[in-house]
Amino acid sequence: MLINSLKCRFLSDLENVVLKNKKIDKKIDLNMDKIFKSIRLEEPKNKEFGDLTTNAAMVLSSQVKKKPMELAEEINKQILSKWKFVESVALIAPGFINFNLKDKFVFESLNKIFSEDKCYGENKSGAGKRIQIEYVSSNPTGNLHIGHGRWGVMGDVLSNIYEKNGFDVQREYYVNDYGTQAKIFAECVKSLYLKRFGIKFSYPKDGYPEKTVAVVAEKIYESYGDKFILNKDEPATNDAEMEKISIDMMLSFIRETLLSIGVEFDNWFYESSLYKNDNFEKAMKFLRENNLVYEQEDALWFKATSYGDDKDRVIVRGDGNPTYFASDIMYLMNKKERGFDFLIYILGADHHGYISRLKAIGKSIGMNSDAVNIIIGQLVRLVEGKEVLKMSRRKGKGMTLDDLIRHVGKDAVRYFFSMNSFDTHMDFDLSLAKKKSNQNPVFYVQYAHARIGSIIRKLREIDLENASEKEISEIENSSAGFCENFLLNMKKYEFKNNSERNIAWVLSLFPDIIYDACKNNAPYLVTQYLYRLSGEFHYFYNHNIIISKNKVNMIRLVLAIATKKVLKNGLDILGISAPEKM
RNA sequence: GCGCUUGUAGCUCAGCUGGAUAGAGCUACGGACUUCUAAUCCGUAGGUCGGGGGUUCGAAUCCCUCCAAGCGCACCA
Repeated sequence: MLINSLKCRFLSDLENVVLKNKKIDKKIDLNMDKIFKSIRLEEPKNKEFGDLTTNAAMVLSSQVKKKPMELAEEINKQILSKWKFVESVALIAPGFINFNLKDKFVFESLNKIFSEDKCYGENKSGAGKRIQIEYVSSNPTGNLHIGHGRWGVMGDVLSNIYEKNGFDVQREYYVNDYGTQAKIFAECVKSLYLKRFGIKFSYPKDGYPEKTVAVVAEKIYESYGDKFILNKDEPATNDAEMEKISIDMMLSFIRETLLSIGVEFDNWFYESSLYKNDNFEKAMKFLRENNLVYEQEDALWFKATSYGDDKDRVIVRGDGNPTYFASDIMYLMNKKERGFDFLIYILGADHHGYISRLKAIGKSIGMNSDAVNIIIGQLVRLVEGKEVLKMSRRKGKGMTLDDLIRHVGKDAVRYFFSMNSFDTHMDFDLSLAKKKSNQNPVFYVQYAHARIGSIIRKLREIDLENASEKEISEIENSSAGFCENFLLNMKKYEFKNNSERNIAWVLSLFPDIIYDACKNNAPYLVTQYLYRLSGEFHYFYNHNIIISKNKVNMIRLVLAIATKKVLKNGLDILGISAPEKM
């Protein structure tokens, strides 16, 4: 990591300077944590200010009782001027410290792209930590709609990012196959299934859209024939078996849809498994023994308010049936038993009421307060022109995720859903959906990758005067020999202009991006970065000739290949293909 | 009524753990292919950062208030 490690170094150096000041004036009372938190070392918004900038002098001035500019001088003198890789420093009123890094330093950072190759960008900050990310978890009573696609993609990409940061990640889908909704769904299937045999059985009034159910019923008929018919004269089936098969069938459709955009899970956790054997009784016993529940009006209540929730919650109804909240409790207890260091739930904004109750459960069963992390993603709104379309699964309205994938393809779907932060209320314009396939910035990024592929192909076609095919292959494949000699050959590879240096600079930031994306649960940072890198490359490509006649400009070729590698690594994280040709 | 999220260019969005002249893309207009892919590049235009107050060296960013949008407030799942 470039910026993040420089920042660490800067802060530790800074501590010495500050402490020195403290020795001079003992009255100074410093809150170092607070200071360090608000000190930034980052790229300035405006590139003209240099490679990096820090607000340290301004942050410190009020604490140390010195003028910012004086502090800036001091910081420059005691820290930056001692850093050998700093090229120049500028102190700007009211106290900005801007500095540039030496070309050599920037160039050296490229070495990692080749030596680490497919691992470039990774770090070990999460080593030894097991986390679980749960996402989508859509009820298996209907097709996924567009919104689910967002969580599928975001969850998948976020999982990839955590893995790149060294975490051991489990991806989990929670299947609500227990309770009323599953039963209603099964009833619907049953009705249509029986109809297939000419047996009348009324379709539930508040049932699911027939269009969806019919597909499931038909598939069951195809696969099992009359297996579930108990008696042809009466509308009877083996209900329990039927329910299980119906849910599984629907789930297999969901799985297929997700698979078609590369979203896979390590574990499909069935809600019904929570009620197997005497799990439920054990859980209730645990709650009673720990004084977490009380009885009132025949129902069993969980003392959620004692742990930060707005109200207490019923977990066992008056009729003796458990509520959904009982499942939530048992599910979290189960997750705890599985021994994760922390959990992430990705939930749609329509579930934001869950935050306090899930945290309350976590607290009540003795989990660390930061072990249960809930990411709330704002909903996708489907619009057509100015009209807002309602996406209601219960009514079978709106565009399904399958439709969308068919329209724009896997890559565009993944790019589109990973380009915004969780907090963005996305408007998805249906009439733009098709256009998106041409306008989607995913092609901009992929095109950069393909262009470089084309350069390499070109090199193989011509007789090069100043490089052998073997040499080209060595660079492309990051051979051990090339990597060893990379830094020795530096003189050969001096930056000749800004665009060469800029692209090297952006390339060197990739590991920082992976780290920041993880720290902030912000997959879109990777997407944004790839767009930036592609833009930088397209500019570079248009302004620098890499191959002229029979000669290849080696530094430029190295930069191009390095770009290709980083684009590939980044696109892999997003789960988007990196084409050699377009 | 209470709560969560959001409001930035015509459109879709960055920037929000305070920093310098608020940035991209799309759209519009004007340029660049005898030279590695023009799915590209360059340029122009476009803004009272929802309104109003406050905090300070400094506010799109933090606080208060109002307005608007989405979502949620079950012995539903």
